[in-house]
Amino acid sequence: METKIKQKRPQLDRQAWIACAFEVMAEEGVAGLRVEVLAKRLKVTKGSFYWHFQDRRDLLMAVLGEWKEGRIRDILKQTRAQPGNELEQIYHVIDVYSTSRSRRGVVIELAVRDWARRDAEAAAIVAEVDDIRLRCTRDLFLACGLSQEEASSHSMLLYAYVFGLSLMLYDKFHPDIPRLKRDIADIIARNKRDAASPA
Amino acid sequence: METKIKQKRPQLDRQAWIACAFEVMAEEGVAGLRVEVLAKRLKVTKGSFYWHFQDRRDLLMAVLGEWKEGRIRDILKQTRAQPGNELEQIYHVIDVYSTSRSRRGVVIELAVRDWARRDAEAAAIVAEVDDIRLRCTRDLFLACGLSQEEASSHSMLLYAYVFGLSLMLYDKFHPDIPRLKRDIADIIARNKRDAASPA
DNA sequence: TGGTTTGCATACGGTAGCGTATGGAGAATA
DNA sequence: TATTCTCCATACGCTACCGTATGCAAACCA
Repeated sequence: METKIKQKRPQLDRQAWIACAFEVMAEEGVAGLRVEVLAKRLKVTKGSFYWHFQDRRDLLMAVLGEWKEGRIRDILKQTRAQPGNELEQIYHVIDVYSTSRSRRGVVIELAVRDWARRDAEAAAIVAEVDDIRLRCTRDLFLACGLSQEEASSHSMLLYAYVFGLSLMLYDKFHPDIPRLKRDIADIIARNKRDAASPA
Repeated sequence: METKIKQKRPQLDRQAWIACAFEVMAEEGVAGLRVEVLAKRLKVTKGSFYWHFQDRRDLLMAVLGEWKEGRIRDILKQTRAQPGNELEQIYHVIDVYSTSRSRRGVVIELAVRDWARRDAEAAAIVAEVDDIRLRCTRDLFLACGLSQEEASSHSMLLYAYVFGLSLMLYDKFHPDIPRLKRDIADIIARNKRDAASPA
């Protein structure tokens, strides 16, 4: 019988390290993603790290791959609309990606894009994700009756807006931010209509 | 008579270090802003650096101050319009800040904002700059006849768009990017009008 | 012309981080 | 029970930084 408490910590796998890496990246960016920092968080030494990963870059690439898959899954989910509900879905997408909701996801997004600015492989992944996202919402706009050109520009505007918003510090600018965001969503989403719903 | 070429390099001052810091920041971000890296670029040792600056943070704060002043000067310049020319000026602002033109400025902007995400002083400066910028273009929209609320939302959309654009990698998405950008500028700038100029 | 100041060089101690080498305990296997 | 395999600890060398302490030459000053 073992009265001695054997804190048998579950052994780590790559997945645990990757999950921890996302945490650190959200807080410190890719630059803060250090092997020994992760090890300390996971309460092991880097001996463990170099067992599961070839080197630091190996981890980074794994993080990148995971990010890509998650983002693609997410955009497909967020833009899947019942026929006829496309406009509603557009508003939903704008709302979901408009920062405040999942601060964590936004911060990781920014970290990855910052990374992509100086790393070719990261840039390739981001380009791929952007392309898919842009097509997804473009298709929604198309279903709403916009032309190819209109749908493309509205789609691009949508994404540039939500990402740009996450870069800005606008607290002082306007007393009623939710209202502001609704108005902007109307500008992006509406198809040449006048402001329809005053309610 | 001195036949010997005395490469009497001009002595450095804070300004030279700050200028170099902007260069490095554009390439590597704030994280890459290391004292000894700057020294190597300026072909001196860090002995010089610590003569002109208290420490690394002293330089960072100087960079921040310079950035703020430059950005404020720039936005005031770009949004100064002849009465009646406000709409034209709005298109001008969108065009100027739409990335491709001054890649360098955009990259520095992103670096500063990335920095602001983890540094309170940087965040305060960015918030200040954002506030001024938002007011500047809001005033242009107001002069175009929009209501307070409309002008605010259009102004916010304008900035979020241009910053967001600089985060995206959209090369594959559309065959005619200039056209795309023009269309988006129309969406942001136009005051409820139909697409006016088909030419 | 000697003294002072300016602007930088050199040298040092210290930390953080990468990657390697090797050892070792515990589980799995035979 | 002996062996092997897994997973991690420990210890090491190396580089890149930060900041400090002095040294030192040229410019300035008296």
